[in-house]
Amino acid sequence: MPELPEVETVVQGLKKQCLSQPICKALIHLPRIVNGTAPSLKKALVGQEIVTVTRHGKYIFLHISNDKTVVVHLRMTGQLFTTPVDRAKDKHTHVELFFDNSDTKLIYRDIRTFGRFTLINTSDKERYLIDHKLGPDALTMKKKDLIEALKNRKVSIKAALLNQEVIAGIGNIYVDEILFREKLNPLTTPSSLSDDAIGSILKTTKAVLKKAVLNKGTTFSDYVNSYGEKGKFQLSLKAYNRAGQPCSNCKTTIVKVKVAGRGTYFCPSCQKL
DNA sequence: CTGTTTACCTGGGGGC
DNA sequence: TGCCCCCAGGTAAACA
Repeated sequence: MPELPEVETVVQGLKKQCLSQPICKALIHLPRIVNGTAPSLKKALVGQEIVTVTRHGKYIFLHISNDKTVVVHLRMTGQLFTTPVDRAKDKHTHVELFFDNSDTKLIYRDIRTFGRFTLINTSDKERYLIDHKLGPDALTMKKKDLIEALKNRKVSIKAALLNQEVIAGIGNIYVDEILFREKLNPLTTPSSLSDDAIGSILKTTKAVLKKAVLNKGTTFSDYVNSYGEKGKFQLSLKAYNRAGQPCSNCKTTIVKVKVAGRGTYFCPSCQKL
């Protein structure tokens, strides 16, 4: 589900909803979504509060008031949102956080249960980024760093942009949107691109991701923000999930193929190899 | 070392 | 209605 714009939308919402509220109870209904042990995570949370929430790529960092940080990754179908405290949980709700004096609780829902919670020491955050091979965040990456990261890559441009070590935050929806707007075939070899072409890719990447953030992300089935609301950027997609529909530039039919093991949508006329 | 495939899960949709 | 197969916003482990 969630790529950078969806994760950023969740983070912005959580900062408005959940900061500086003492956590009085934590329920972890599905312990296997926790890296480490559920009891140690629960112990770290209860009696503390969320001091701030940050993001790098698709990773969410809940900084807790005891110098601990809970790293949350939503993977495909994870949802982090608030709901009334008295609303009964359904079978896909795996974590519930209750706050003092609040009529809402923060819950984690995940149909496919790929998402993970990890407890780290806040001082180990940089180490965590390195260990998980996360490159610069897509919204702040510098042109020269993308040029360097793409140098000597033998994979397709699509695979390279999906590689979180190259650039963090792009996923399967937005990579297709970026390549469509750049008129680049997904199979293009990165080494064939000029420095200016790479600069253009980065500029388009930031523009697409920022516009998606303003639209509160893209919802196809499961994604909701921290208020439980769907995104709207699916209305602005030009390539992803548009197989059989006319290209917005040339009216050629958008096709779907498989690149880098992922469903890939592109215009065979505008995005020639 | 780099690149590719598979495994992890549940559910929705299409074909029959 | 039901069964079977394929597909899905991601990543890490296993494999070549």
